[in-house]
Amino acid sequence: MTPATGPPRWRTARQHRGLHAPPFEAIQYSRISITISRATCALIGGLVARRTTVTINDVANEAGVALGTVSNALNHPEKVRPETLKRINEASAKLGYAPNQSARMLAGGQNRSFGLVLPSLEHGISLQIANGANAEAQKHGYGLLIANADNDDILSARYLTYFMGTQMAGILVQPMSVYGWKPSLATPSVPTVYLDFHSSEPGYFVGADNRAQGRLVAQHAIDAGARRIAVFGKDEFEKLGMRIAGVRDIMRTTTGVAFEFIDEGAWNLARDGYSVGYRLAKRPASERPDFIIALSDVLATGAVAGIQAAGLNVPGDIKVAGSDGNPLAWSGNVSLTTIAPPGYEIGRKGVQYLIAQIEENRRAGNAMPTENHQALVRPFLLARASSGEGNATEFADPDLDISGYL
Amino acid sequence: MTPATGPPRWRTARQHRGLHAPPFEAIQYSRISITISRATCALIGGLVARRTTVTINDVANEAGVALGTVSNALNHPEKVRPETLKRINEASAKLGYAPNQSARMLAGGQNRSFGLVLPSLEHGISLQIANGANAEAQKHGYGLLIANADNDDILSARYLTYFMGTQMAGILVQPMSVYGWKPSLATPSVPTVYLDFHSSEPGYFVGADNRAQGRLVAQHAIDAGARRIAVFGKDEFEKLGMRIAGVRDIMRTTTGVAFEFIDEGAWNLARDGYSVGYRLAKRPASERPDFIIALSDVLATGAVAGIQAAGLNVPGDIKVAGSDGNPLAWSGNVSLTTIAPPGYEIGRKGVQYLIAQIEENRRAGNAMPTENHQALVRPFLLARASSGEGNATEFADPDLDISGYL
DNA sequence: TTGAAAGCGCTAACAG
DNA sequence: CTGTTAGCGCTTTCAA
Repeated sequence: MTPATGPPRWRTARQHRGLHAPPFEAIQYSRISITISRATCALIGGLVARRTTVTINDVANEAGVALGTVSNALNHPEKVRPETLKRINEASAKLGYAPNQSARMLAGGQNRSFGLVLPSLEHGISLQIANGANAEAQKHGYGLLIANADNDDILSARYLTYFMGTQMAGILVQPMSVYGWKPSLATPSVPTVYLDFHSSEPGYFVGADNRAQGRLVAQHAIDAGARRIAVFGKDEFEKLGMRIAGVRDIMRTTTGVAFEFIDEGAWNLARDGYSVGYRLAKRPASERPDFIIALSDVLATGAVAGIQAAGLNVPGDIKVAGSDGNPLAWSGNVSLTTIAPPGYEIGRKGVQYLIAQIEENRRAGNAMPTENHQALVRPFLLARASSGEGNATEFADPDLDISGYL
Repeated sequence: MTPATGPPRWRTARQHRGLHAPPFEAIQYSRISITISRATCALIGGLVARRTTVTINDVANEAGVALGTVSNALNHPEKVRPETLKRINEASAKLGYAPNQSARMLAGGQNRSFGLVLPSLEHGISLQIANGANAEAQKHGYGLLIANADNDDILSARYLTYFMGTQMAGILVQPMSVYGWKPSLATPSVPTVYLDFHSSEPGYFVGADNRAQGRLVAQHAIDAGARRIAVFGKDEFEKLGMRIAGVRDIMRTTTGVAFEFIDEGAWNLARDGYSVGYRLAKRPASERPDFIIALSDVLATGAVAGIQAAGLNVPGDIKVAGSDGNPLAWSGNVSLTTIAPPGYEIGRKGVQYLIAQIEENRRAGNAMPTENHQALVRPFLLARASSGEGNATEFADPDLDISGYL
């Protein structure tokens, strides 16, 4: 990331002798390297095995073929006879050859990898994005390198620049905030897609459809027979605000159902959900909601505990639903109705957008995007015990295989 | 990852005209580029902004300085006058310059990034490693690029080769299995550390001290007053086996406490823990254990639910402890005594090993490791409600801030 | 297939 | 500071 300092890691013969060695010595060196590769040289050079750089030349010598043939074996194997290919493969395995990616890129190769810059690896959504992007990239034969910008705008920009500098085939970013999206990045030298982000500027953006999430949960509440619905969570957070808007969409087209909006409880502390749940449950039965929509799963989990602490039953007395499919919030003893986590789909869609741009560029030349492309990932409801679906076992999801998380 | 095919992404004037254009044209092009940079050229070239490559030369022209000065600004800013630096920074910001990392590396620069290859981003331990490594790398001014090999040995090897090919300053790998560790990688051309892995071969390895984890939990059980301790989990998994060995270490030095080992329950399914917990709780009081050590947290969570289902109280009738600090297993209604997750420390220690190797190489030349370095990360006990510590509230950890996971 | 050669963008060296 | 230059390891091209 940071500018290079100090001596280069790998010193070649030329470098050992200083840059401006007379041509004669250079020739002499290259003659030696024809018969004894530098790698071999190093192996017989002393007791301590020195780390050396194995080049395409070393492999060619070892396999007894021309440099260009090794290059072809690497890049156009169909142009090389199978037996030659075999010899080359053996030689590179023997020497432990790792093609210098820098040189390949510089010489005009294609980088078949995408870069993904995330603000954190501790947010559920970021992890989902990473996994979705990984799956989709792999499916199309691309690699994916992930950078964790650690909630730091400057670091994020540095990784972005770094990825551009490595000629990534494409870049995905989850901006920290609106401010994390620099318009300057709207003209990148590489196809770029912004994830978990909404914009009407030219470019490619993929976001969760928080409003649809709200609509889905509200419709589910009504379908579950709710007559008094309490919706809670702080309106000031954009995502939560959109979810509220979705709930209101449903409210407007529904009669005979009372809605109550409680603008409190932050969004991220289970205990806030707990106190709201407890308070609502302690109301007289006539004023008590029969369905609570928590605008985040963390709040919902707390609410379930609060309701139980107040002596009521979930879903018997009050049904509860979360809204954002946060698997880490499954800590109550009733499985939680919520929205399937959208991050995975966002990651997948992001890679699809990248590939679309790459193909478009191949067809029509490398052009900057002039239009806005905003994808919204369609949410799905996960109906579970807390809203009366399935069995309200006291041990949530006993069959859930979370081996992956061990 | 895959060999380059197809045309290069960025076509320069030379490439547009074919490789072997007469020198005259090449000179002509380079004359143009002195007055009008390629980037600028592109901006005025038409209605559609073409993606172009901004080079160090473009920046030098824009800033009105020499090429070498821009390079110095990048690599040895102390050698450049502040005002010149400012002009250069403005110019590169204006043009959106991203130094070609391939060229920098090829020309002998240092890569200040580490590569980390993980088998998954869904395992708690891998995430902890990623976060620990990231924190430590950042602290020392290094970047970290993470690759998810998706439980695929071949993919893992490809990422490893890729990282070596990009001249990473160092590489961290969490091998999938013993088989994921190729001895060939014991002679890498780049400092390498194996994480969550044990070996006595030459090289650098960092692992969790599963045996110490077992000792800690067993000692805690005894300190908590246990007289009959049941230990369960399948012995066939190496990690679990080491934890059992740790428990036996304590058993050997303890008198008056009965130990019972139940070799069943896999390791990753809460329902297995559930059935073992249920069965033990249904025993007559005289044969019932008063402390259950589950060899994984997933099992422990299930066991708590099973004990409760059998009508007993945790920790009142039976105390329970897990052994591997898996935050995703906190799904019971009693907070779980366990071991602090070791992954974070493993990641940190891995980066420290990398930096140690780099400094050693700087001092003594690049040598292969000839000795075995096996670090074991010291475990910590998290004593909580399930073993009688703290308050056995019915809502576990109400203060737990899991905002990060939203 | 071979051998030779140009050039990717940069760093580091050198003589002004 | 400038301007120039060699060379990093590779890909691609071309003529043999």
